[in-house]
Amino acid sequence: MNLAHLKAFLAVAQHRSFSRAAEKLYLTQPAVSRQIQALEELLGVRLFDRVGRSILLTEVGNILRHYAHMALQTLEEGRETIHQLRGLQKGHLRISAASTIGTYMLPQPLGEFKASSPNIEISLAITNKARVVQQVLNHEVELGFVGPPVEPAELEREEYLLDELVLIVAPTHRLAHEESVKVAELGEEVFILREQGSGTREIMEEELARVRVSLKKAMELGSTEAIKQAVAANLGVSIVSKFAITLEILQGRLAVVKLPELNLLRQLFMVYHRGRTLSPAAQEFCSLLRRSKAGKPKTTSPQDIRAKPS
Amino acid sequence: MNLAHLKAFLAVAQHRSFSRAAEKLYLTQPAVSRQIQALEELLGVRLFDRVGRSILLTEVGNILRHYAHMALQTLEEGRETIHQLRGLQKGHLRISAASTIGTYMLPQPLGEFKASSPNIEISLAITNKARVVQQVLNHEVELGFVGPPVEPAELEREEYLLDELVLIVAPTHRLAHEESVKVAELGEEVFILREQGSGTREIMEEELARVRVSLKKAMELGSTEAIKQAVAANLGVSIVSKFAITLEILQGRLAVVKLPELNLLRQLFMVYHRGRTLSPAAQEFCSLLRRSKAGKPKTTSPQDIRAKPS
DNA sequence: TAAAAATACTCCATAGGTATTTTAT
DNA sequence: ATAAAATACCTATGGAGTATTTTTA
Repeated sequence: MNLAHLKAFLAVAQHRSFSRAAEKLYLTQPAVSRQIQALEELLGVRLFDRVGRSILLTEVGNILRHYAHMALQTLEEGRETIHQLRGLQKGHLRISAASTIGTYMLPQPLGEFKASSPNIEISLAITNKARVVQQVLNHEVELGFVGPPVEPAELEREEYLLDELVLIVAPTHRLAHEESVKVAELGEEVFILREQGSGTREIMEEELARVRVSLKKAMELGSTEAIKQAVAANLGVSIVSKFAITLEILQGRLAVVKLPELNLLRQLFMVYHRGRTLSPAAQEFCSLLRRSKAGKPKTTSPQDIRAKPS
Repeated sequence: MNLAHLKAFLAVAQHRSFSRAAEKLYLTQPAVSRQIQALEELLGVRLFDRVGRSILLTEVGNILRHYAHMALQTLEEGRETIHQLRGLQKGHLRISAASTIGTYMLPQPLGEFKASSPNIEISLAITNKARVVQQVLNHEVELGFVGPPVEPAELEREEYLLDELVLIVAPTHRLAHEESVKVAELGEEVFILREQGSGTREIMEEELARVRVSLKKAMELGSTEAIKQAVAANLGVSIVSKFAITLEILQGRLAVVKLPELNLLRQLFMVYHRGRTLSPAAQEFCSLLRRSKAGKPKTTSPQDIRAKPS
């Protein structure tokens, strides 16, 4: 049995005429006749009674009509859905990002994406890097956004944004009006850290360790927002992404101080499963990110950037 | 797009392997590869990611899978239903009969039919001949059962039973013990008639008119059952089908008297729309009737029988 | 190196077209 | 006599097979 058989059958049933069915199908009448004959032979039953000039469905024909119509309609819906997916009139963009990226960098491009493709559903999971990687490998999400290092070989990486971590202090802090300070000058400052597993914390610890600064006085908070609050209240200082504090700088609620001795640049990546085809929605979102990246070229020489794969 | 495409697609999706899908489909691996390629080209999207050795559905593939599965399942159900109709495991026998036939003759063969094909639904409409003919012409029913005359040329007739009308009287009636009587002897009997339009009444009137007996004393009742009650109560006499009174004769509640001057034989017919294919259930019921007819051959010479087509 | 998918090439069956016959109104 | 379906015959395309190459684990 064939879709051609069924289409011919339905056309004849609808028009009660082989000739008119043939016209509608852009076929000749003998072609339709043979399709019906073949189908009747295949099923072992008469489907139409050719009583005189009129063509009437038999009992069995009537029943087949119902099923054939359902099946063809289902396929038509399927084609239509695929067409809509391709045209971004439908779909679901599932992405996952590490905390800082998801919280401070993705909302804007996601907003642009939603504006240009309003019928695409968006899910953004904000979690830690390990879980992002896991979700991408599981196909729970199509795209992941993480900082270095990016380990699994199954992941394709693509450079996304260049992030810079900066020291933040309260506006009333003694260092608030310094352009930059030496690490030694930090002295006995209380350092406010993110939780274990945070990419920001890892870099902060590595760099401070490299220049032999130990974090004796430290406290740990579970989110960048909480850290900002604590620093603003002068409970200590911290190192966070500059993307996390644009608003607070404008408002004068926090002050930024450079630490020239430390390498606090990090390349952020978009990752996806190597070899897997992205959905049209995910492809479109990637393109959007690439276009916006093209507008903001790097300003720093590559050797300074933390971007090593592992 | 083709059912072959879809079957190949589903098999690959299920087995995550072109080779194994090919085995299940009794095809070679290149054949399956090309079916999938063709489908991908047709829809303009990737359906599978061939990532290393593993075959994974893409987003779009996943969606197509859903629709393809639904469609093929619908068709499979259709085939199964048709198969069941052919095998009499399913179906609906719709028949319509004139009063006497439907009430006294069909119940037994219908019972036999139900016993041998218990899953076939049965509808028997008991109505007047005009409506039976109309229902057959409208395809509201497939088979009709009527007495002569059978008029419309679109109807195919097939002889069913030979009926005989007999004079019935109460057991206490003065004629109750006569073998046969002359019409003249009926004298001033009250004749109980069926309603206008009844085939039994038509024949009765015609024959009495032929031998110049006028029905001055008459009463009309709407059903044969009512007539039997009235005759048993000696309110009058009537002429009814011998099939209608088998039980009452056995019980001695009614007596039969022959009227040799009258031709009260009538051929009853099964009718169906000429040229139309009967459903498997209707075909089977016809066969059953023919087999039972073969057991009861005619006992009267043909020329005596009322069977003229119009 | 071995297993699986893709590619190349050949062949045949199927389905379509044109021409014609049959059928029914 | 006419219109529609069936039949006959021819052709071409598509899909299947075999053989082979490519790819990846």
